[in-house]
Amino acid sequence: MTRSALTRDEVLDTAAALVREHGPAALTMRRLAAELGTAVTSIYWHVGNRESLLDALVARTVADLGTIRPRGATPAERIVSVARALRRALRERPHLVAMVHERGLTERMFLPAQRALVHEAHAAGLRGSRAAALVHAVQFQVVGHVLVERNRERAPAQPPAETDLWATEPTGLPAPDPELARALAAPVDTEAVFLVAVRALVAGLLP
Amino acid sequence: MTRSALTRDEVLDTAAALVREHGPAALTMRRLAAELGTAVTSIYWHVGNRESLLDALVARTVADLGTIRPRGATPAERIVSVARALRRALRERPHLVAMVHERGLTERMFLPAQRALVHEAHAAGLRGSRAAALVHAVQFQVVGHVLVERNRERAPAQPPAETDLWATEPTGLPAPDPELARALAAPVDTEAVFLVAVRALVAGLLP
DNA sequence: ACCTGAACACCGTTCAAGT
DNA sequence: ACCTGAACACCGTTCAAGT
Repeated sequence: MTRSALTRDEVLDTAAALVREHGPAALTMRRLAAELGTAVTSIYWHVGNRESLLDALVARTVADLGTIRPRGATPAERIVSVARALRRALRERPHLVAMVHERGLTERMFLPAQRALVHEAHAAGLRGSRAAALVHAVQFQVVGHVLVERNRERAPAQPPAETDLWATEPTGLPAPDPELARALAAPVDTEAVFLVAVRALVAGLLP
Repeated sequence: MTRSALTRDEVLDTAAALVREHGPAALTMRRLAAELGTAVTSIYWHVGNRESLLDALVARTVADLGTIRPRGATPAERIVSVARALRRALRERPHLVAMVHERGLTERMFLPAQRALVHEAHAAGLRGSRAAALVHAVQFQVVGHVLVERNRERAPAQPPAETDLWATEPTGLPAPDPELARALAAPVDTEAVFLVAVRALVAGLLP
């Protein structure tokens, strides 16, 4: 039994599935060929080479992040809702987002959300460069936060643990209050940090 | 003429130089061996394997980021100065910082700066979980910003350019003012975005 | 137009053998 | 204790040859 004709879309689908299920390292040309049931070299006819294949996958991911719909009564709430929606969308595609990041296209991916932010900044009464500043600040904030967050999740157990570091004081600094020490030693609630930061940023930049 | 005995430090030095000058992709065991003038397999005796070698390089980078000295009259100024100093330190080691990030140790690298931030938050009158919130928010902000910034610098020319996207309006959204459109189309002054965001964040979280 | 296998120049790693 | 070359199982890519 011979397989039906290979198509570029089929190659991309299978490659995306491979990345989603086994991570980017599993996406080798030989493994992809095995998965497709074709010779390795057939893939080259359809997608050029590995580099172009990754480019195409990344372009797909960017396209997948559809329009962001702001929710809430006030402009501040609506801006925060855009930030939260974007964070969630990014977190649902960890491997692919990492690939987008590696290829320097993180900002391109952010464009639909940027449109929504422009709209809200305008509605809030911000004009010109002050509006642009808000848009860029939120953009950097959200993307940066997601990158840091992903980083934390992959982090190995890190000796010395933060707990130890804050239990023994370095010379020259006054001991922080016990509650602060406890708060710093506990695992970080990244969602809470995200909300606190976005709200403070928006409050600081809206008129 | 035979070379002097190989040491672990010599391996790490040469590996670091390779990464600094030619990027992480240039760090292969075979090339490293050629650079050192030894057999490939000798390296394994000193550093175990490639993974451990990268771990050691990353640990070095983390150690290199020494103590951060806050400057300025008010707590807000001093916190902002810590953020700026950290951003500069990270930007001076782009390849190695990327490796730290890939290995999930970005936060570990941030620890000296975190101590300084705790000190300043305390001096500003923040206590307990509110102080911890400020520290974490600034930490995520700075690291995230640097990651996004690095990403921008590597970004290829991205058709469609932002200029085109903001020139033609999508249906349903009111046209933003011309100055805003110009500000969004122009290349982003990332340093300015950084300062605006950090200042707004700190202002929003200090008492 | 599409697919193939053979071949090339690379990888990281293991291991038995040397000194 | 330290170093070596040979060998293994992988890579991505090219290319002449098939249909």
